[in-house]
Amino acid sequence: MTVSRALNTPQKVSAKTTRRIRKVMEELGYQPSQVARSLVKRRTNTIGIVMPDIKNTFFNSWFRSVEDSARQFGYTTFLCNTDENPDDEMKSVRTLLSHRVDGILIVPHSEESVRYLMRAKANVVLVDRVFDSMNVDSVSTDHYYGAVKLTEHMIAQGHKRIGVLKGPGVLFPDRERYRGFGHAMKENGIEVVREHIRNCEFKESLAFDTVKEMLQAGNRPTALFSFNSLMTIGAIKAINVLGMKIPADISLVCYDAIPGNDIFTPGITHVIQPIEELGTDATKMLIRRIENPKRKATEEIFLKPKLVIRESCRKIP
Amino acid sequence: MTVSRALNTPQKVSAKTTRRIRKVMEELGYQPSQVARSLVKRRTNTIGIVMPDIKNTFFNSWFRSVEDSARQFGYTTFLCNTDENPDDEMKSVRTLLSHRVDGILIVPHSEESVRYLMRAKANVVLVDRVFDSMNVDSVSTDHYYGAVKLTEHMIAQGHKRIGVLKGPGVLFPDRERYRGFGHAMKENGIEVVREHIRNCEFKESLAFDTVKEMLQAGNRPTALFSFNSLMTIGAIKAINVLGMKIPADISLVCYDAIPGNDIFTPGITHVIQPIEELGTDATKMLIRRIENPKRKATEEIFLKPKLVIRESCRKIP
DNA sequence: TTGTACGCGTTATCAG
DNA sequence: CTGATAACGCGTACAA
Repeated sequence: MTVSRALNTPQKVSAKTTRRIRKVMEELGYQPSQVARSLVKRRTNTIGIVMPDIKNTFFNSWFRSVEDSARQFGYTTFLCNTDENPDDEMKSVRTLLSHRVDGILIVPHSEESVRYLMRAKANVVLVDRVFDSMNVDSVSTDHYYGAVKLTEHMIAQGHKRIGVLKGPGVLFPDRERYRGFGHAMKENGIEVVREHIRNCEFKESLAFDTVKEMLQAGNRPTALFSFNSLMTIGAIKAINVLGMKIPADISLVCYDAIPGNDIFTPGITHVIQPIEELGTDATKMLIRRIENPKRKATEEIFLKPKLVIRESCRKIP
Repeated sequence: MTVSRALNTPQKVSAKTTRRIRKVMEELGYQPSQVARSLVKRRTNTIGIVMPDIKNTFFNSWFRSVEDSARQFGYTTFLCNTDENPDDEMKSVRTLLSHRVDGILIVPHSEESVRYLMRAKANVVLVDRVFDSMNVDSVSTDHYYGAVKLTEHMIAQGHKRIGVLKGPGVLFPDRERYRGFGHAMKENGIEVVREHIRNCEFKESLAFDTVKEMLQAGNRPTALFSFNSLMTIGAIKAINVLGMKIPADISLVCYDAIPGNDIFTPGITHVIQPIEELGTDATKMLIRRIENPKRKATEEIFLKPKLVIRESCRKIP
């Protein structure tokens, strides 16, 4: 019909007709079907977001900035939570692809789903995590740098026995942070105590148990470095349970802000990532890719995190 | 083709053919197009979620439970943030409808968008907020009850001068909570001091200013009742700035848990809503409606919130 | 400036 | 059990 033109290229339709059409549209409550339009245009104006958990402060802030900028460009977002579960991640990717999203923003856990996406020639941008030897667009932050900064701060405050609450070492951020920690320690000639390096799987409960045990053992650390906010919460609970005080009895620093960060006392010294940018950059990157699918060259963006010094890491004489 | 049958009704196709088809599917990386399927079936297997802000602890928990159960039923979710902005809300609703979502779960701010949805004969479930005299399915919690409980607790602790941080009184939960507060006060023969009832628009910054001022004035309240977590944070910050202590100098209770609720000291006495249920019930309700569109009767579910007593409201001699 | 025919990738409906 | 044909609601190309 002429209707289609009136909506998409109004300049090619007489003003009178356009008005008439608009009016009837109102009366009928007519809205063009994106699904029919998608079928012929081979574009759905949707993007899929695949991430671990929207309840996590870090990810919900990130998603928010993605949604905002996506909407600006006329895209609506599908959201899928994976809980770091490879199966769920794979399923989400499949579903999204079957819905013919124009592109996918993924905070991946498994290489498999990413490879699948690439084979499917989907438009993809990896976020927060990258895999070596894969040719994909990605946006992440410099975890190595952040960890170095945090470690250097603890060292500058006089800490030598530092406990680390890390993950299993399979994901990029985890590995990079640990590498950063190790580097800073080595640079300062401080030996790392094996028993003070603990894999808590990024889980609150494990961090709780671990910290409780570590702080009751002999030769206990004077400071703790937690790799994410969930483990930080576990650590804080353990410290509370033991009746210890931060930073008088034990110092604590961590990667990312904890929930309620701005009202919690003492203020926790931490590294903060530029979450907004992580969202807008990733979205723009994806949309550029969508609008330019044949481009071969890929881009990797690394944003710098920032050290926020507060009161949770005391100076040791 | 036979392909369609092989996927949808395998029993009507010979096992051999099905196997052959599956094999070729693998090789080609073929996935049926949901958009083409949607066009003919008039079902997209998607639902739209419209809510204020995914960064809000309450809403992201809620959304998570929605997404989980929706996925169980084979639905993928579109997520739209409105920031309580009627225009954005309207736009989101329009977009969602143009994408032909099978139904919409909305935490509405404006009646207009809801009316629009009803005129469009969309499948809708209202969440957290209801409008009088509208015939729609809805799930919310008993805000009146929660506020009564909280107020009664303060009164039982001996408080008479109670400051209230409320919203402008346009939304259902806001009005109900205030009504509950008023009821409990009246029942106990306590007079409400006008200057202690403040509209902070549910905003942290306004609550901060308000509390700072209120606590410096004469005849100041001995306890504060905040209507949501954002205002609670503002209140806590103000209390900190004034160098006061909770609950020694001022008692504080609030609706909903604050972020970091489980590590914040002192523990804040609050009312908690059954968020998971709010999500699963709403989703089930919507899906039932989708699968049974001609049903006329609507249902309104009201879930009971729970009072969680902690240490933030002290006993007055 | 407006109308017509065709195709997008499925499913539904008949035939075979 | 399998194949052919017509929709679904829109955009595109071309004709009027």
